[in-house]
Amino acid sequence: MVSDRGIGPDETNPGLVSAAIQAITQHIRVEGLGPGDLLPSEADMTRKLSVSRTVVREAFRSLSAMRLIDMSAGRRASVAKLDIGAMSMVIEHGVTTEQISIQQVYDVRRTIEMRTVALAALRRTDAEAAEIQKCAQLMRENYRAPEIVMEHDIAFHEAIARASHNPVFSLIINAFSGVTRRTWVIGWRTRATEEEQIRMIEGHADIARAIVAGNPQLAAEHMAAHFDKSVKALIDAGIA
Amino acid sequence: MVSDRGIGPDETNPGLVSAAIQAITQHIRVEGLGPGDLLPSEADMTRKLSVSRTVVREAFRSLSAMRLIDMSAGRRASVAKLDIGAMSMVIEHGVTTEQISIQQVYDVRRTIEMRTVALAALRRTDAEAAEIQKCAQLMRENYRAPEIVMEHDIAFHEAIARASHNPVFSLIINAFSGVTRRTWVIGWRTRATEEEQIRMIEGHADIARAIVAGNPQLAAEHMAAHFDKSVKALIDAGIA
DNA sequence: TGCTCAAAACCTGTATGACATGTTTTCTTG
DNA sequence: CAAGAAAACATGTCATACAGGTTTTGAGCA
Repeated sequence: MVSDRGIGPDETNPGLVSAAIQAITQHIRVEGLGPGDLLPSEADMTRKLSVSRTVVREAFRSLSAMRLIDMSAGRRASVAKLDIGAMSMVIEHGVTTEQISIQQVYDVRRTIEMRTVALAALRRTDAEAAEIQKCAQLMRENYRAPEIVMEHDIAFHEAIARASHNPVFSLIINAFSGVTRRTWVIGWRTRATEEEQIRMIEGHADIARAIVAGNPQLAAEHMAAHFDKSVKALIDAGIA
Repeated sequence: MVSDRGIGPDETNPGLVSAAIQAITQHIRVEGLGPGDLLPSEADMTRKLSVSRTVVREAFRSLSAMRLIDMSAGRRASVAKLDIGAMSMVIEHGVTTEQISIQQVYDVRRTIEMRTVALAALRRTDAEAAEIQKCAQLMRENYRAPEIVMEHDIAFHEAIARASHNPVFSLIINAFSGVTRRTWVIGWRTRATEEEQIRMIEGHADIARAIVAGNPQLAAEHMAAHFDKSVKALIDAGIA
């Protein structure tokens, strides 16, 4: 279903540009570069690969689009810090081209967040716990302004992922944020009564409390309940 | 930790190229294009955006590098089918630049695969069940050739993800395959005795049987046991 | 009319040169 | 030795050219 061709991530895809991309990523690997370290200039690469600057530029630009490297005028490109970059674009592409359904995204989120919330309960620092609680609190305080609630909702889940202390979870959850931002309001609207909306916000507070209390089991249960309700809301709204 | 800037996936990142990328993705969205549908030619885009072909080309090329579009000489670019594309590059970048540890990858895989295996047990078609069993069988038959065992191992997990019938899971699991390919042999080597290696292969057979039997609970248990052993092997090998 | 096939039109892949503008290094000067 | 100007270097964008692949057109023929 995915990746029917038997090719790896940086396979030899005919074309000089692909070769240049591979050469750059290999340079990073071989030289053991880390975030912030400088890459060769376009001119250097042009000479090393014996191709035109056009080709080298397209390679650099592609890596920049994926946020694997940082580029800015006048200075050489550098290795980038981990960033959702390409990941969120892949997800959004899948959703907008109807190759991925919203429900499928929610299933993945549920799976992952059941874990991040448990890890967060075990590993969170006090500062992280405070931040998570603050997000829940801000949702409560702004419950009449859906857009603001949404942003704090998203921030809430991202903060939990961060508190799991596993950047891969953060990466994935953050990659979903764009999609969430486009569908969140649908779920909100199906919660017809104000009471129901408040209950949804309190669900977040429950999660936050469990994390603060360092109770992974309870946190996971509240998270599961939260997702079950969210998915139900989407189904009620007729989202496939 | 991830995405410290408050920017979305296709944010207004100064530069004409970013604008062009946004214009193209927006075109896909607005026109409701699906996989295979043709995009405007570079010349069209050049006129529409009033920028040079250089800029438009770098935009197309960037999307192509992320595998959101397909390009080939002579024909216009088209919307691509879902592909790990960029996703695996992000993961590999994170690992090679030491922003992600192997253990963190395994934790994510464990989390996700506990779910995919349960879904597979519930949703697999007979053909999918057969394929999964075949992978396990091929591991057994080739147990003296580590590289071959590895490829069938990876194919095994990918087949399970496919059988979950959620392309997002497939996407993520496939994105990890590259990293797995680079570390698998380490885990294998720590399984000193032949008996231990056979036990590892039999673990896969157990998982396959549970899927065939349509028992999600049992399948998840076997998968958990498998990952626990794998992680232990990596730790014994001194992988951070 | 309908079919074949070659020419034309269109498209992407790559190269080259030019210039604006931003950044770093160097060197002069006080 | 410090400050600032100049030079060197880097990327950002544009224009043009041509090779080679793909689609469309259309002429000629059955």
